[in-house]
Amino acid sequence: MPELPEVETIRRGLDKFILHKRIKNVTILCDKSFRGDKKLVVNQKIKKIDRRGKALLINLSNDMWMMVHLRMTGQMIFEGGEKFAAGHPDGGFTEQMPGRHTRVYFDFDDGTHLYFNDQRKFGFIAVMDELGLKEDKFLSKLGPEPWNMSEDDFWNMLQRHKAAPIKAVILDQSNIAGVGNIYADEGCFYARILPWRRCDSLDKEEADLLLEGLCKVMQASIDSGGSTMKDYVRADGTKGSYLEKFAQVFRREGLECRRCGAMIEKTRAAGRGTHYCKGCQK
DNA sequence: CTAGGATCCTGTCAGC
DNA sequence: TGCTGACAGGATCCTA
Repeated sequence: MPELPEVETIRRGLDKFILHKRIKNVTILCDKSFRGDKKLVVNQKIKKIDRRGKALLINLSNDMWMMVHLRMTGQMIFEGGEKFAAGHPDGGFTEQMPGRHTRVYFDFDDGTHLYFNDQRKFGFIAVMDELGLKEDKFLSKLGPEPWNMSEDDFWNMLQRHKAAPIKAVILDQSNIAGVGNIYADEGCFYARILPWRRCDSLDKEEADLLLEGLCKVMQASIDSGGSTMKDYVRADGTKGSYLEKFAQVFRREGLECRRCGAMIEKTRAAGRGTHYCKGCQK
């Protein structure tokens, strides 16, 4: 679930809570969740935290990097006086850490901790140097951040995928970075287009609106703390607000469309569960 | 080059 | 209650 806004929420949280802390120890509870040599991480300070698309990039004082990808079910949880947790929304947020789904955790020298939880083990943390980061298969193919794309860039990108369904194209990270299933559906709703339409069936106006929609829904989500962010202070399970407050179609099947009153439906498109309004998406 | 399907893994939920 | 199959918000690898 973690898409661009959720990962950006984590980035901001970590910026607040772990910047400049020194890693005292790394515990790997699941081998496949941690790639590379943990010795390169131990005793290093957190120098900088960046993000590209859905990837979190943590720079260490020895100039190594940890790339974190949460995939479907990853979460990052910081504990130490205050608590910060974001990512996949399941009960793991409130469990005692390390929990059932904790795969890797870091102890900092001030006694605080950072946990990487991941129910399905699709996510990972990878240690690499600057060159490795540059040549990383995922990162090097990654498309632009949505807000760095001009309307013409987006239009030209669509032209390269004539017959493909629009949703499949915006979900492909090499075309545009950070869009996942939630924001793909929300963006299509914003632009009033059905997600399975062929790229070459969109006119320029619809394409412009789609790019605008993707940027707007993701920005709104970042501004509200991501769709799944929990609380900063206590582990009371307070829910993030994006889905409840802003989602127009995602997980609203059977409910009324807030724009036209028709019933939101769910189907399958581009191999994914897809939510749309039959009334106002054409 | 693009497009579609299987796959990694665990958990949950609907239906019988 | 227990079993089974479908499905879950991602990305990759393989085939056509």
